[in-house]
Amino acid sequence: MRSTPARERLLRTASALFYAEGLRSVGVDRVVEEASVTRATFYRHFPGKEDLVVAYLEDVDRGVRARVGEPPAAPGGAAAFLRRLTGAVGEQLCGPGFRGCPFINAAAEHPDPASPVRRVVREHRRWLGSTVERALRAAGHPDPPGAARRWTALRDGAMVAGYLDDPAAAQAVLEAAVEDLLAGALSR
Amino acid sequence: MRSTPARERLLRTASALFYAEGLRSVGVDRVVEEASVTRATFYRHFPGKEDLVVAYLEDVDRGVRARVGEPPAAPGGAAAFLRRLTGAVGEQLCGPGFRGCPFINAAAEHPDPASPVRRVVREHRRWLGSTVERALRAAGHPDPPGAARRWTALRDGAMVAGYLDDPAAAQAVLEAAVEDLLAGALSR
DNA sequence: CAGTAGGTAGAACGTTCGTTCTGCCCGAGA
DNA sequence: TCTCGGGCAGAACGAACGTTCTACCTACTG
Repeated sequence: MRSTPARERLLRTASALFYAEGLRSVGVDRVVEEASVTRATFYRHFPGKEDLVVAYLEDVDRGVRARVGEPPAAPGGAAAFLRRLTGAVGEQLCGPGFRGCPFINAAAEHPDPASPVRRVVREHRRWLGSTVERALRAAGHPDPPGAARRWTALRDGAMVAGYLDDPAAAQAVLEAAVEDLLAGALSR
Repeated sequence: MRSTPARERLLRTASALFYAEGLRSVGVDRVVEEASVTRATFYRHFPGKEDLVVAYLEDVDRGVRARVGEPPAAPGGAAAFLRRLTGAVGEQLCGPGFRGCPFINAAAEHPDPASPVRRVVREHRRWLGSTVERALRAAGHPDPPGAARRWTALRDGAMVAGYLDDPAAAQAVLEAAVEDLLAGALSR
């Protein structure tokens, strides 16, 4: 009952619509119609619209975690891991249809920190931050927690600038700034 | 006809609601009721809801521009200007009811770059970026455009982290990172 | 004194929202 | 063979959305 063609179609089209147009802008009717599924089928798989939103974010979260993986323990490998991660973010900015970070955008529409949506956002950000921190520690950086926060700030800033300003410039700035950040791992 | 008590009340309550709860979440009825104004009065002052949203953002933009002012021409003054600006952002993060950058949040709900809302967002960001760039140039930084983009990335990242993560930590990271950025103005 | 702009009060418009319901069809497992 | 869950079709719900309307009152101002 977990996964079925109709549910998969629902989640895929909802993901595309939610990301491209916003959470509140996209109605159930719209999703149902574009997924070629009836309302009854939708409510058979999801208790309500919010659960679809949560499923969308969890799906993105799952995808990112799978793509990023675990940071290696070797110092050189950990540094390469961070460069690869940063490079992937930079490329994402320049991709077609980029509209910023799904989690940041979702949070903008959900003020209540206790809402299920914000919970997913929080968990995703916590995972990302701790992963980067672990990588920085493995790379031998003198201040892993501080540098991880700095990396996150640069990443979030790049996500925003990639959406609202110039993607290519945001990519260049991100990579240069992270390179400076990683220089701290060698010195000292 | 430009400014009147009712219009002022409308704009003030709308601003508070829009920022705290999001643009699409807040309906006209809600604004009208909490401003103690009738719907007829609202539509006498604003052609539609979107115009109220634009007025809200333009009001924030006006306030920020007035508070920030113009960067001084003297190198020392320009550096102090940037420190003061960064400090103000950092304090904003820790203020009660902080819910991120109004412009970033507004853009999350408005995908169409041609929309009036996105126009205001674009103009605000352009002004902020060019102001910081001018200050960096006055401060004698070797790469004003690049450093301005870096500052903006850090500022946006701090805005996001101040909303979604730890405000105090975001403030500390922002100020430390900007201090490093300004160190480039002295060297070389 | 008349005209006009801003305000209040309240009903009403058509749409869209998220959600629920009644039926009917089909294919796979007991 | 039967049953039962997944899917389809379509109507319907109440609520909220943004918007428009009529009617009357008040305070300037030319």
